[in-house]
Amino acid sequence: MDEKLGSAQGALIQALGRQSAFWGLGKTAGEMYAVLYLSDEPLSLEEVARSLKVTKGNISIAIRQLEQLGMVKRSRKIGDRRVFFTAETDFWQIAHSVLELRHKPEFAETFTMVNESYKYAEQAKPSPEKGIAVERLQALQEFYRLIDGIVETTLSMRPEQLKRIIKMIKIIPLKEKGE
Amino acid sequence: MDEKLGSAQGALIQALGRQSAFWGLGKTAGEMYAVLYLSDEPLSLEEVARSLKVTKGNISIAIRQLEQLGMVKRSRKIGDRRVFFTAETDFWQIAHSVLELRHKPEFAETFTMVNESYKYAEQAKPSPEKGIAVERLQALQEFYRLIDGIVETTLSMRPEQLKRIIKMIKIIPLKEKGE
DNA sequence: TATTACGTTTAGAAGCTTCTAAACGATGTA
DNA sequence: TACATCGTTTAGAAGCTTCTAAACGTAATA
Repeated sequence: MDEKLGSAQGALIQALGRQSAFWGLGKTAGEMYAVLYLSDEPLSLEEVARSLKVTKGNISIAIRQLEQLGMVKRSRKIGDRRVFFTAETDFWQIAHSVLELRHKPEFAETFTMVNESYKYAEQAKPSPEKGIAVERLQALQEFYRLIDGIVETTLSMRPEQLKRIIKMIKIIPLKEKGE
Repeated sequence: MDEKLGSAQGALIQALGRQSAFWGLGKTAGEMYAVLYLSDEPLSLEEVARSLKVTKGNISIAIRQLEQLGMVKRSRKIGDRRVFFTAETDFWQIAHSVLELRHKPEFAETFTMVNESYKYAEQAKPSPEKGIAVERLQALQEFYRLIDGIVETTLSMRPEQLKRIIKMIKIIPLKEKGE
């Protein structure tokens, strides 16, 4: 491989490995994606393993995560028993499925528990503590709904539409700061 | 403490501990915040430690994180050597500082490395591989800029303004799906 | 000054995650 | 059927994170 391309690959492996770990996907998953993302042709499991200097077993497990998130596609060549992998390049779609499959269930679970907490608080016998608890749990629920609204709305748009909206918002003076 | 309030607290501790871990803050930090969030008065370090059945040292370290993120305020009472803690209840402000202090530096670092990767790829000698690499690294850079724009714009608004925008977007038919 | 009551730091234990090496299973080929 | 070549699974090693217990530093009080 071209030396400069090798450096480019190295830098991207570092970059995406880091991001991937940050988002809770594990470093290897991001590194694998980086390798596939820069390849002009599908790579076999062993090729990926060799690029990253890790074992096949390691790749086998990590790649499943990536497939489940729609970040990697599996393909085959006729007359070849090996399995080949390709990076999904549509980041918007990836964002969709990551939020849908990883973040949404986590949020839903938490939201359920907050609701439960709220129900308990309501049943407590009157006291200043109860007052504070009920009030704050309501505020928390509302915040969750706001976040959910933002994410849902954002994902309902295509990137081009979003860019337009962002431009619009930047232009609008937003005078009403002291609401 | 009222039994129901105890249950409410337990549920919230679970909920926020979970979320906190999910966002990379560590379980204890979220649990501490939950305890403070439901309290109608500032709590001492030892009271928090007792509520969660962990050691003081543990709390001492975790609370520093929360302070740095602006999620908890420290206060004192005259004639009392103890330090008391209060939960910041403005989630919007918390979102701001968490994104600013935790996510932004991480993104900036990654973005720098992606740029570096791009520069290397440009310097490679012409080949199909190079073509793919340059093209894709550009796409990745653009995606990063989009995400950054979304976050910056979102944070530049007050929650009320955001809600209005979200409502607007939901009403607009967005016919142009096949762009 | 000695004592007490607090928060902080630190060394090490416990637990969890992630990796490797090797066995295993399955599938295509002679 | 026997063999070779893959991907997958698994038991255990290594490394990292997070917790505890205890020592330590500090500031107020007598």
